Amino acid sequence: MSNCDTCLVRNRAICSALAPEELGALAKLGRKQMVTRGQTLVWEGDEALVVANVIQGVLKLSVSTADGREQIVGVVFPSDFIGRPFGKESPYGVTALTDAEVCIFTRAAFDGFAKEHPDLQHRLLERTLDELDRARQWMMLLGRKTASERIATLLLEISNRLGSTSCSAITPFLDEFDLPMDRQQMGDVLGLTIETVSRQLTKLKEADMIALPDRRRVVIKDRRRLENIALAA
Amino acid sequence: MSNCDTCLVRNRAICSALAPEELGALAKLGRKQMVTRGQTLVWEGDEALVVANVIQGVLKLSVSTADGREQIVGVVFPSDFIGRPFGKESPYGVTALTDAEVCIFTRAAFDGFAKEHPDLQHRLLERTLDELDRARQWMMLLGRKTASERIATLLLEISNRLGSTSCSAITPFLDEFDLPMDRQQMGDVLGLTIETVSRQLTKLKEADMIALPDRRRVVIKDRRRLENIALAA
DNA sequence: ATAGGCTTTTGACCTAGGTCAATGCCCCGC
DNA sequence: GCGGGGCATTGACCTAGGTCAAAAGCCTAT
Repeated sequence: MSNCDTCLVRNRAICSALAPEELGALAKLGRKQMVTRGQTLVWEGDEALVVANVIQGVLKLSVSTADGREQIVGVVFPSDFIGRPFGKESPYGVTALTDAEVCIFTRAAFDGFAKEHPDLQHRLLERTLDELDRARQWMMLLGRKTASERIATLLLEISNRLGSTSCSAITPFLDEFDLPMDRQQMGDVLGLTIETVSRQLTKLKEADMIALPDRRRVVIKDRRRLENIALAA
Repeated sequence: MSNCDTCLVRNRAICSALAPEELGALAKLGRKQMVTRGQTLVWEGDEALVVANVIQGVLKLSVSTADGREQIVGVVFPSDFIGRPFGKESPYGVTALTDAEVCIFTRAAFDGFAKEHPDLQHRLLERTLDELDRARQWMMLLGRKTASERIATLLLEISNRLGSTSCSAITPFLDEFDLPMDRQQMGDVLGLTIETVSRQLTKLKEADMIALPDRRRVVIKDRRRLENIALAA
């Protein structure tokens, strides 16, 4: 892997825990890799041989039943960490939702390096705790929220995640953005069917809370009202 | 806190990462505490001032909406770790499902100690990664499984968790046990109503896969068949 | 033993969201 | 500009699970 200095996520990925010379050592172990939309990086149930940092793009973590039902159990944005360090097979698959760029390591090499660098492990722990909190919030959504509450929550979540990812550190969130997934995938994140997703989106559009200029684009026109729905109050 | 040597979870809690003298130092920071069923240790949304190890008993982590819907987002067994180290308010409440005993620390004291002990942090990281995997499996359940699949999964999960907790290291899981929760709480874990839980349990009983000698007790009579349902195959 | 207050079960009915089937829309290559 | 292959939307209908209400168990205290 070449130059961490110019890395887009240098200051936000777990690498930010490292001093320049340590960073150099880690860099030798990894390499940048392009991933195209739809490409799978890790298969569900396989031994997890790689871990990675996301530099650009969005990926999904997903689980399927034997009879083909799918649930997306995580959506990963730039600066997020991918993978299951320290042994274990991966209980979910990792697939690119958009074209993406990742900084990839073999698990063995990464594990070894992490053991020697407590600061890195500390950052990883904080990140994992945050992921866990997010997963639990999503459990509430999947267990107890209605379809419209789910859709509102997803739109706001994506707006926030894309916002805090974007270059300008000013934006706390975006009021206009492209969805990094299609309707089927929205359904798979929300535990809904594609038809229900579509119907709820048109409802929000008709209520003038959002606009949908094209398939992918979303404009949030009334964040306040959308938040009220999302909170399930 | 007095004597870690006689602690029931000495070898399974994160403390097992520590050498005897380190353990002594940690012990000085914490104390054992009894918690009675229904008692809340941490409130949802409060700053998380304590962390703890569970010694005996079972506790729930739960999230509620403004209008009173509740979702249980985690169930914690002996040797499990409770709390949100390193800042942040707790995004969920922690309440005892049964009478319990915990080994409790102020977050500040624990954080300080953890920073000095990479091995402890490593164990905590592994545990958090496991929790995250479990949470994601549960997201699949909440998003995509039917009521009977959910019930079957829960019964097997409790059987396994209680089994690996129990004294005899021989038992991989138990075929007979007391549920550490009532019907309402089962519903809150599974994203179902109390009536649906009850109906599905009687179905499993009528199909002779389980027996229910009294309110709390469960006997697994046909694990194979129950597993088939749980897998959603 | 008996009354009262629980949790749980059962029954009858309803509805949010799923299913199935068109239809529409957009993009791209010709 | 025209045709075809995907996605997305819309409509008509169905069902798993929710809701509401009533019984049935069960503990505990008297």
